[in-house]
Amino acid sequence: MHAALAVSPALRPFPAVPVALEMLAVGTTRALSKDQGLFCEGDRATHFYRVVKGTIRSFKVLSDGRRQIDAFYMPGDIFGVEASDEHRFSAEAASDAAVVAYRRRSLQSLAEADGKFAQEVLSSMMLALARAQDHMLLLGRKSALEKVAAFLLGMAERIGDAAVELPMTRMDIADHLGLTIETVSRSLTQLERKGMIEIPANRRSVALCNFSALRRLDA
Amino acid sequence: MHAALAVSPALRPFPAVPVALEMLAVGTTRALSKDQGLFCEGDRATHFYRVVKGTIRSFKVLSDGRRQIDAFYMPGDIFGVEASDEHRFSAEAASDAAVVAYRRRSLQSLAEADGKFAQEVLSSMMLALARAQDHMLLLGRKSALEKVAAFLLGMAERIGDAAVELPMTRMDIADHLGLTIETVSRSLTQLERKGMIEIPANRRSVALCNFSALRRLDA
DNA sequence: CGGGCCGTTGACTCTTGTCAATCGCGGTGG
DNA sequence: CCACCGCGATTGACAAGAGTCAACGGCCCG
Repeated sequence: MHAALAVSPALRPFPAVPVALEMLAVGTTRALSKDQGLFCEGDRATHFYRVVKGTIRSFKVLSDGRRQIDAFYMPGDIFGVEASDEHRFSAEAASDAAVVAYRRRSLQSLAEADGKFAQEVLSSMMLALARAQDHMLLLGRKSALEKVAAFLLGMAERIGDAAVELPMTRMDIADHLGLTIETVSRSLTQLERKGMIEIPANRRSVALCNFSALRRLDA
Repeated sequence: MHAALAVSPALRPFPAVPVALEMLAVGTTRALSKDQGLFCEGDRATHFYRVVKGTIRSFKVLSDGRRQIDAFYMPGDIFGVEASDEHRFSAEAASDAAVVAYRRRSLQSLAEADGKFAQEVLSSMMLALARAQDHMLLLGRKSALEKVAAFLLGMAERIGDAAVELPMTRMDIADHLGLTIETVSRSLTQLERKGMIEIPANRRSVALCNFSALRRLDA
């Protein structure tokens, strides 16, 4: 599904930093072009990652090809931390992207290493869990329109702007929300007709016009 | 929604244990009758918990009452660990149950405390995340029949027996799988007609007869 | 023995999925 | 610079899976 990871020897720009911290905080940067795979479900988890640029999608697929995108990771987000030595989902670039790869630590050593970075890794796990719980509510109990409204609000919040550049395709959005591309498209059209959003001609960005109405839909 | 937590002074049976470990490992036991609440979404997270007996459901509700049960916790499981000082979901006893309550530690102190118990808490978070990711695939991409089959297989695996005593109602199952009670019931009937399961007269237990057929459905 | 609650079943509705056609942006090559 | 082309997105018509509403069944408990 993707080329084997060829990690070049890490540069060590801070030789004075204590070893434990250095091992954690220094990683190698890797550029990814759109749709390029980073790792697959079942791969040995030799590294975990932080997004530097672009968007990463993490997902699982059923034997017949149905796909569920767990999350989109954006600059600053940490992902790919595993308890076992195998990745439990696949990760690909949803757009041109760049990540920093950190050598995997055992949970044991992560817990023992103090320092800001270890804290950050733990926090990122808690954040992933919190988002997963919110997303289960969305997947299990919200209508198509509510799902799309919630997705747009979430993206706007993460980007910090009412004008959202969507870094992923309709197919990605559909597989994240548990819908089909047709239903995503129809829901967007419906929101636009109601005046809650505006979609420019290129169809790649969305401007949120009426936050309170969207929030009301988000239930 | 539930009475305030009245935690009695903890018994200290191991006065020789170092303080850091003792603080983590000693808790107070609390009995819960069926449907009794333990904490609500938004409550201050003063404690986290380990199930001793019975089953706990953790869930979120939308403003109009739609409910999504994230997970069922069973004996040995740890739940209610939060990054912030607020619980992000509610927890109630799905059956008569008992839990041990541990005083909340900050992520910081959890990371710094070494020892088996801190490891266990971290592992439980990773397990919750892994289960949440699997469950998102189920909620987003599986049919009703596949959902019920997966649920039964999961319960059988956790219990370690093909004869599963279901500690929760059809309503709980429905709210866990993103279905209605009617659809859960119809799916169970369908599985029974196909000879994959047997349901005794009391309707509270399920015997799995054909694991490979159920696994095939699980996709 | 009676009643309530949980679960099951049936008839019908409706949201969402499926299949198919068309649109139109954006890149390519003349 | 302009025409062509490919792919992602949109739209429409129809099908199907799951939800809704309602009635009934049968444990279980008083």
